[in-house]
Amino acid sequence: MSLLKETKDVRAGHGRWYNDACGTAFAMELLGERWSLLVVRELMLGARRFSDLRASLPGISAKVLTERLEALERGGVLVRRVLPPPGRVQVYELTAWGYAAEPFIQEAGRWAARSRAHDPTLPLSPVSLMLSMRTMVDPAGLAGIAGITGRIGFVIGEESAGDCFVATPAPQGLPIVRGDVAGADAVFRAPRAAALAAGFYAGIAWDELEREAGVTITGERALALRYAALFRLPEPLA
Amino acid sequence: MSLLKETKDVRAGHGRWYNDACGTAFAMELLGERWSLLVVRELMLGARRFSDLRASLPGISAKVLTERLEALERGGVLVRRVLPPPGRVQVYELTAWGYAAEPFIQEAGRWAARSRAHDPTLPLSPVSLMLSMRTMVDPAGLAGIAGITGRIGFVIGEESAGDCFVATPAPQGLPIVRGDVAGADAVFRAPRAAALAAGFYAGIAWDELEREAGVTITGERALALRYAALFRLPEPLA
DNA sequence: CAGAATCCCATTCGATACTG
DNA sequence: CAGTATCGAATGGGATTCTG
Repeated sequence: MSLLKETKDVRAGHGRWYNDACGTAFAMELLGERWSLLVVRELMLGARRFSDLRASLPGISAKVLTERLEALERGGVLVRRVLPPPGRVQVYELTAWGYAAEPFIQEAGRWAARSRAHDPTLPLSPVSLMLSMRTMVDPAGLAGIAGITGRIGFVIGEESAGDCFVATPAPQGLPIVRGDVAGADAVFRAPRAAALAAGFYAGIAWDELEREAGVTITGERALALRYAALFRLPEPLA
Repeated sequence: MSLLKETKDVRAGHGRWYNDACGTAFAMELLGERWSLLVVRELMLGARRFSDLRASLPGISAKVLTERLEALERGGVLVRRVLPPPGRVQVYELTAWGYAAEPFIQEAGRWAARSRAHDPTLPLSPVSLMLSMRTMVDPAGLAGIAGITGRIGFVIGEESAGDCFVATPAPQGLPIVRGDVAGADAVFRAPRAAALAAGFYAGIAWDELEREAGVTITGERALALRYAALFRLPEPLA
């Protein structure tokens, strides 16, 4: 009985639930509500504050964000945490199970990228761009870089604003973490994520982006360009 | 301009859209609406009729099913088709791109299965059960059966009602198709899919299910039991 | 800044009844 | 069988206000 109650509480996020043992149904109960999966996506590269999330999800209202965070916390996908002093600010952070949703998010992106209706020119959040690299990196290309490891930095928007990441391509995978780009061997900078997406995925020449979209590439330029060539969009499917 | 209009039409399924180039957002626009992904799931093993879908999705109303089918058709996920005579009935069938959503559905299930809140005792549609096999089959186990191929049949509910499938395990994968079980080497039969799920995933002994849940196993029993041992639920994650 | 609380309208849901 | 039509109830989400 207590188990049943527990289950009902977890699923009470949006009142209605499918009565279905299928995992797909359960996942959609937790993540299928409007905005929910995008909130999880924004947390996928580390804890964020309420206002960070709001800024990364243009169009979401404070009320809806509050509701989604509550439902995801009840569902065990994320936890609220107060950063140790100094700081003391409250952040939201995925649980281990929440982080395990990355393959699900990746398959969503991989599937959508094969549609002709998908419009890649829309705005893009910094986290979206970084996650898309993990999804779209060519494994064969990664395997081929054995021995030429380098740390690639990314700064999107104002450097002080905090959207800085470091990617460390390796044959085994492509770890990406938030962090200082000071130690990186090459750094991409852009005012908006979409400018970098144009170079990685739309095939726009990097020197054109540097002239017209505010992109800058510093450090080992050859390494940066080799990195940028690792990504490939899948073929569209009728 | 015509391309822009096209895009807007496709996305008009439920009026609101994220303004986000991220594929995850686009996928959720098309599949994230309540019931949508479950409709796609039910079509994943072949075309179905309106009333089949309604019967497989307890709780969905005719209105909502109609709306979802319209939106999915506009989105290019499925098409309506009229079967050639005799028959002449109308069915819904996934497009090639719709079928490509299977990995997405699988990752949803794989993720949900790692939650402690997931309740596997709820009812299950026949298609859900068959798809779960493709998701949960142990690749190492499949590789180990090289040379012992056999065709495994499944009949769920009344044989005449049509929920019959044949699985052909092979080292390369586990194809599952709707079809006559007459040529199968072993056949599982059960009044409801959940009875078989109890054997595959909850570890309930098959002879107990045969005595108490209406399950029958015909043909090569040893083959059937070897097949049933190929499946493993992932570890729950905190 | 990080939400909680209210208000309020548009949308959506599900049930039922109806139809070619 | 394959939907359409209608309707009341529930929900959703934007805007605004308030608080510590």
